[in-house]
Amino acid sequence: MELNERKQLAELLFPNIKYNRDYYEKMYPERKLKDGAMVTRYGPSPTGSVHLGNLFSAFCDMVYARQSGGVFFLRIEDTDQKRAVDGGIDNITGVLKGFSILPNEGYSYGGEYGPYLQSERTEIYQTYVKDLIIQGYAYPCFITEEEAAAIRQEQELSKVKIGIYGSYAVDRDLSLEEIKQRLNEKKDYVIRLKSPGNSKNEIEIIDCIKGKMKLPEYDMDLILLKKDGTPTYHLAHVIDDHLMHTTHVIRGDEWVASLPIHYQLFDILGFEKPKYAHIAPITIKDSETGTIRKLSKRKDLWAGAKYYEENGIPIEALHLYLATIANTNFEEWYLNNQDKKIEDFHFSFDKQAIGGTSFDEAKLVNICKTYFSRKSGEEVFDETLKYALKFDPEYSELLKSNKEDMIKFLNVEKDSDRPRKDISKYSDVKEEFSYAIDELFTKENYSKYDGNKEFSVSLIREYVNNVLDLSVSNEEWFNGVKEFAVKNGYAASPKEYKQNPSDFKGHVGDICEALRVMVTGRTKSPDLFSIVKILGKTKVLNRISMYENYLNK
RNA sequence: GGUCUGUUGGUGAAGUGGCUUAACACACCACCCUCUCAAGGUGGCAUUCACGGGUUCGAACCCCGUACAGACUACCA
Repeated sequence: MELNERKQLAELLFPNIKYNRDYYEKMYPERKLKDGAMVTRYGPSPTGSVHLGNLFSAFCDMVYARQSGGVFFLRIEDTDQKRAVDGGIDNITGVLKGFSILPNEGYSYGGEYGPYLQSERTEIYQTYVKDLIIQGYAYPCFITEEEAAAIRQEQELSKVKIGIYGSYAVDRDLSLEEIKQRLNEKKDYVIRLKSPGNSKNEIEIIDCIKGKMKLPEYDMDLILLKKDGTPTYHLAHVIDDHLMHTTHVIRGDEWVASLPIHYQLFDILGFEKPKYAHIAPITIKDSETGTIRKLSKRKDLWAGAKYYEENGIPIEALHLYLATIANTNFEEWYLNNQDKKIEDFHFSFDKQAIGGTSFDEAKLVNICKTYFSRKSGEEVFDETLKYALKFDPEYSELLKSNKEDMIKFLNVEKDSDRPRKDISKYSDVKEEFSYAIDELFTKENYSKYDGNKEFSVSLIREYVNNVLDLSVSNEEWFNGVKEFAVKNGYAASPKEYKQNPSDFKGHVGDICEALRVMVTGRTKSPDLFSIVKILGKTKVLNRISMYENYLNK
């Protein structure tokens, strides 16, 4: 087809496209950013579901843009209406906000390079495709979906590469007359790329994370525009990331196989290519099959973004975990720089895992525990209250009315250089500090006691009434317990007891254990004297009576 | 089937030709500290880096083959 025929064809196919590509090139000028600033983007499809992998990818986008003084924008890739789910887009923006993964431009954030909804950019894509038709790089193809499926089947049988290319691309060289005729018959058509590639050629690709790769050149007549005039992902990606001046395309590595397509598209359209960074998926070893697979929202509790919110996993702790899997040297850095923040760490692509990153639940839990151990009682209280207001309103009321004491409980053993690590999520607080709030402490708590000893109520009552002094130091307190123990025929230390067990009724630890069980309902607790001090004598005596009732029930 | 990519202890992994008798963290076990637990301390936990061959004075690191695993191979993204 001659140039003037191609021009006719372009007008025939796109009568409503008024502008040419220069119009858009001028509309979206180069960004004015400092050298080395990265422009990244997160491009979810509007299904609305967000899982850990999405969060991870968006987290990487944010972190690289932020540390380079660049831009991280949000673009909704909704070119396929079949994937749209009601409220899906709002859910995505909501989840991102909820997890403090904040774009500084894009859908719902505004910016100069919009619209950031691909469904609103159809004219832009068509403008470029129209130009491609004029240049002879694209053509209308009338092969129906059924016909394509048949071709595919035939190719499978004859073990030949699957797709529309070479002799299978029957509409490639249709004359203008033939096309007009089919158009008059109102036949459906798609716009395909007239691929100039040859799969025998190799192209070298340098991925920021995976390094050098050699892939065969793309030689298929890819669909650019679907029959509804809407672009495929490939076309939309290339045009958008060019116009929006993305410098680094960070995306899941399921896309590496499409890289030759994208390279070819960039070349044909005369665009400068961005750099690519393909991140490995977060995987997990399937407990049933033993194989490694991507996280699945249906099978893995931890996969869905909701899980973290509902269970009260702190956002910052999740960020720490994502940073840990993003850069393999982050964990050690953080351990040695405990006073620093994630923002202080320099992320780099070559410290990013090439293969799959396995999800390590135990590690996440540990990171969370460390996070909590470094927070003050006040901070833990505030955050827990915020969580409870949303997921446990009843508990939130109790927290509010017990604020002062609760903070004291949360602060027990905080001032030491080895703070406790017994909470890994906000929802743990209620259970872990079950003894802290009087309204929640009933004699039922004793049924959770995991030992089988029965303690002497009168002995402990005597101790509390006659010996316990809340004004002394921890050391003096313990000495007092020892004295009381000895006076009542108990050994002053477990060691002493072990040497001659028959000489004693037990040892000082047994007295403590009895008091601990009566006061907290369990055999394990943070520092006992601290707890007793916060409760005060009256409440302690109350609990002793409660225990007595429990025994006599 | 084809094309790419990966494979290091119980787990996440460091490691890119000699400082590796394989880091670090988590988990686990033992002991210590100790009124319980948590925390902390000390030690243990891969004689070996999927397997086979090659290059090299020297290989977990480079090359080839095999096995296994993953991704892609849509008018989905």
